[in-house]
Amino acid sequence: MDVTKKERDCIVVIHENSSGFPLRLSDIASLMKVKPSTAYELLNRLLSKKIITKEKGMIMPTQYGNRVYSEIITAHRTMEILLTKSGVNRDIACSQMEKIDYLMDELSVEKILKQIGNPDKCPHGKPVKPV
Amino acid sequence: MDVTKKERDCIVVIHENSSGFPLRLSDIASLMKVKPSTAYELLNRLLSKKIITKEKGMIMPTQYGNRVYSEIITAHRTMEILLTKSGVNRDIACSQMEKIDYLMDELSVEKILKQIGNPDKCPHGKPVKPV
DNA sequence: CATAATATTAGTATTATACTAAAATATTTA
DNA sequence: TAAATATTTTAGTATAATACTAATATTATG
Repeated sequence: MDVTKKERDCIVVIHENSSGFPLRLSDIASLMKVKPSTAYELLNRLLSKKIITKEKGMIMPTQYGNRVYSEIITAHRTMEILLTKSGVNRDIACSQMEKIDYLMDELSVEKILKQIGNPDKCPHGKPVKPV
Repeated sequence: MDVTKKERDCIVVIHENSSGFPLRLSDIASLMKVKPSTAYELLNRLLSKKIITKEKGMIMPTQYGNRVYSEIITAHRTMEILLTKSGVNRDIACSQMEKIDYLMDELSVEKILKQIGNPDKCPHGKPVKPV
């Protein structure tokens, strides 16, 4: 897994907005607040990294993409728990983690998670291990 | 404080190698394993951000540069402690933190530091709060 | 001063990001 | 289905960060 910040944001946006029907480029462009041509480029990078697939304009994460998403989110939420346990406000912890979650090693995250007792939920009540 | 990864590395290299006499561009270039022209560019960015000064070829951190360095290192070592406490190997924790220390909020770091009992030393025995 | 070492400038390249504008495709609706 | 509308793709441009080579300028040192 090796993604840039924008790729990370895009992966998260795709996952957090595909409840029901899949997204298309134009949806992603507006969710990410960029022009379609910018979204096109970004999605192309995700396509070539095999994180998403595109079929008839419908964008969906691949299995690998789901793993990448899960890894990012687990890092995000694990560290959020850690920060809030230290007294950091949960929303500050969240915005803080958005900047770094995608850069963390899976193994270190797993160890921290274990050390803090394998909680299932982040401070916002979302699952540390999403599907 | 807003630095890139290479700027961060350069700041750290400068601080960790200025015992005694100050460094010059060529020293930094070889320490960072880049060509002088690349180092020149990088140092120019640090100059314009007022993180370093250059006098007669001698490169030295400004007071602000020292603060930036300190902030990075405190984040680095605080998180190293946190990770090793969770069972992460200290060298893995170190290389992990090199990727993200410069992106962390000072405030969150301070809170974590307090929560873990304000230790003075990182797992390698170096001060959490450098000069 | 001449040579050697250093630093600077100029020019090129790549990657990530993002835009405008035009062209090509698809979709919807009258 | 044809026309209108929406969406996607392509092309071209731009910027910032990174990094290179090669040439030039500057500074030290013998």
